Amino acid sequence: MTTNTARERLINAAVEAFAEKGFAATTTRDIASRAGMSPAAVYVHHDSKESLLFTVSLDGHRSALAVINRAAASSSDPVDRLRTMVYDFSLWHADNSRVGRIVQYEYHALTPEHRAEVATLRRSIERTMQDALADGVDQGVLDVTDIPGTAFSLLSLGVDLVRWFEPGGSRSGHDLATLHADLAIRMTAARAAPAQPSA
Amino acid sequence: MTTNTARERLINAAVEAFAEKGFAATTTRDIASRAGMSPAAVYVHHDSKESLLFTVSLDGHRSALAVINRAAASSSDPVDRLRTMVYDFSLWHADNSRVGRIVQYEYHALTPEHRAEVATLRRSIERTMQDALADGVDQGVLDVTDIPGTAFSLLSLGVDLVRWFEPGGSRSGHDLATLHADLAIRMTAARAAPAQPSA
DNA sequence: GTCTATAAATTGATAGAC
DNA sequence: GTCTATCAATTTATAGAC
Repeated sequence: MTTNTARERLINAAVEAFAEKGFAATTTRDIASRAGMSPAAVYVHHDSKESLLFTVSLDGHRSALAVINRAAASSSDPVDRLRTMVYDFSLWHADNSRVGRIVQYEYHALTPEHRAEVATLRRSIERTMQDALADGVDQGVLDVTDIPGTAFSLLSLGVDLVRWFEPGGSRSGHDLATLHADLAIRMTAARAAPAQPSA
Repeated sequence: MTTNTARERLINAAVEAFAEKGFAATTTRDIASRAGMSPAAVYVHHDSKESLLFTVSLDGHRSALAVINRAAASSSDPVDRLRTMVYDFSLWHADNSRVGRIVQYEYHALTPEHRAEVATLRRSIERTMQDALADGVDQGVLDVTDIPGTAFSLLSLGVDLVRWFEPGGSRSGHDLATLHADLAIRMTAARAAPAQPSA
């Protein structure tokens, strides 16, 4: 049984509303109504509309970071590792498209302090992807000239899913994540023989 | 000399404000103030805040569609053509990142009628990219299994630029567009010899 | 912890003078 | 075509009863 406290019901309602209409267009009345409560009840459990956004955004960032960190540790082979990282990151955005939309599109609606806090998590995600590419280049199995740019591009595939992905649509998250992982390998794999004993 | 009518000044002010704060968080007072006019002056030149958004969004969609259509007609070689399409589409998003942000992120803020009107332009962009991939596959120089998914992924590279790109930043639009075009070729090019006389 | 009621500020849009 | 002034509705958030 999920406990489902009033606080959690409000967070779930906020996720729905923010993802559907955006933070600025969402009213606290709307959130309260979706949670089956009066407008005043929101403020018993949360300080403000923005603090509700911060709760959702911070948790979402942590979740995405955990997924990509776990994938980065899943294999010692750089190609397998990269495939898993891109697959898992894209799948996370498909499986969590509403939270993902809030994470990616409502970043600017956070207070400067809260924005700075999630910014460190964002940089950590980017660094994890860059490190994975750099390691593959060092081992001679990946061919990537522009590591920061390519890392960003690989992440973009997953991030951009939240702009249009709807659960129950014509394409599954698994299909899209598999496609992205395949494209990622084609984008980065070394062409020639990966392990040649001598020059 | 740019004519710069009051109507145009208001549109430029709206582009700045919508891109910076989002449509819902932008007030008509903010737009008027950026254009150096009183709040009431907005309604002499535009029907509503939403009609201002529609003007910006429709023009932006038309511009992006024109760019990719022109690129699609630039060469008869599928590889050159694809390179140009991805380069131009990404460069457009870098060079027009504020309008691009409004095009991509404020779609849901349009009225249903206005949304339907720009939706046809969006579909046209996607179809142009899909057709280019299909033609390359037919000619045996591109190897693409999932044409709709790959087309979307190629467009995502450009679209996702508007989420973070700032003019004057550390990377130029040309650099990013070149990177995206290179990645696009690696994602789609046939591996083996493209023109073999016999099996 | 929930509610009703409401404060205090801000919003999109309009009226009417010049 | 621009302004000042303002309307009417809506907003976030709070007060106080239960």
